[in-house]
Amino acid sequence: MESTWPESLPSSKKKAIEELVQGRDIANQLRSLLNKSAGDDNNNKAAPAEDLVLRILKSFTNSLLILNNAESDEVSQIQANTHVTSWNGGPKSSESSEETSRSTTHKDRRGCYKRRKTAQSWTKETPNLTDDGYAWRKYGQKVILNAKFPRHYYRCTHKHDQGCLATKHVQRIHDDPPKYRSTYIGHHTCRNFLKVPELFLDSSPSSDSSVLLSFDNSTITNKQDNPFFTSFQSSIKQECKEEIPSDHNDIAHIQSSSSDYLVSPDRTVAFESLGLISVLSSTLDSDNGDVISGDLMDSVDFNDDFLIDDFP
DNA sequence: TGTATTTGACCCGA
DNA sequence: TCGGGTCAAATACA
Repeated sequence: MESTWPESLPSSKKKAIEELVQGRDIANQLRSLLNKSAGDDNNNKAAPAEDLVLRILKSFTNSLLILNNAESDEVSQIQANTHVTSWNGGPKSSESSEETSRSTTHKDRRGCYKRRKTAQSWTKETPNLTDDGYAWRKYGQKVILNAKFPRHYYRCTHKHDQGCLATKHVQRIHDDPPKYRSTYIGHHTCRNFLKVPELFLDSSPSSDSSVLLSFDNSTITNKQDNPFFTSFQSSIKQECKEEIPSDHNDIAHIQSSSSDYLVSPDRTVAFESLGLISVLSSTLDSDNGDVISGDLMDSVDFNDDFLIDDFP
């Protein structure tokens, strides 16, 4: 993200961007701090680091609040290949309790569940299936009325071990050219990428903290060259191979041959691995926060290199 | 043998 | 009542 913007940009927007830039700068400081402390276990630096993190979070929160007040609908402008078509609802605090209560009764629980009414969701349409960096397990497939192709249902692999309630369904909406609509419901509460922060720190000799905090896609366009991905591959769970294309590109081959991991630089991953999503969600009004989070996350255009040509 | 996928059944919300 | 979403047994696979 650049510190310059069009004159026509509303002042509130400018202010929001300033906040984001500030967040990036603070993150840079944090990175430097952590880099210094890397290698030795000096816990006395945890306090300033924590303070910086808090400042980062505050900065993001401020920007989100500002954006929320600014009637922002720039999503369509910043979406490129992938675009969000909707983002609905807010977090339902009762979800987890519903989920646990649902799973504690007699054995044959087929069909015995409580459907989420308005869980937060957003959709994106892509010409191919993109990996989002999470481990998904397919739990269903359904033929949808008036739909040419069946809909595939996925839940987070960590639903049971970590209680992650994130689900998604993917539907092919066009055959030629292929077009897929992925609907994500809820956000991940699991921790798939425990090493992400340090991976970001190690990601590049250049000032690519922008990858994490400035929503700048420029530093991450070449995934093969970015050390982030190299190290990232070894840090996540194997189940991500779900969406590894069988006959696609070199990246897929590298990944599957080295570790069977499949990772994309998903913005959600970046945020959630730092706990930002949950923090922001708890800080903001649920609807507003979610909307803005979705906007921000889709403000980055990544190349969809991790693709699959057809459904599994 | 353990794990992932498939598939039919079932329930909820519109 | 119907369609969509989820569950879990059965099956496939590594």
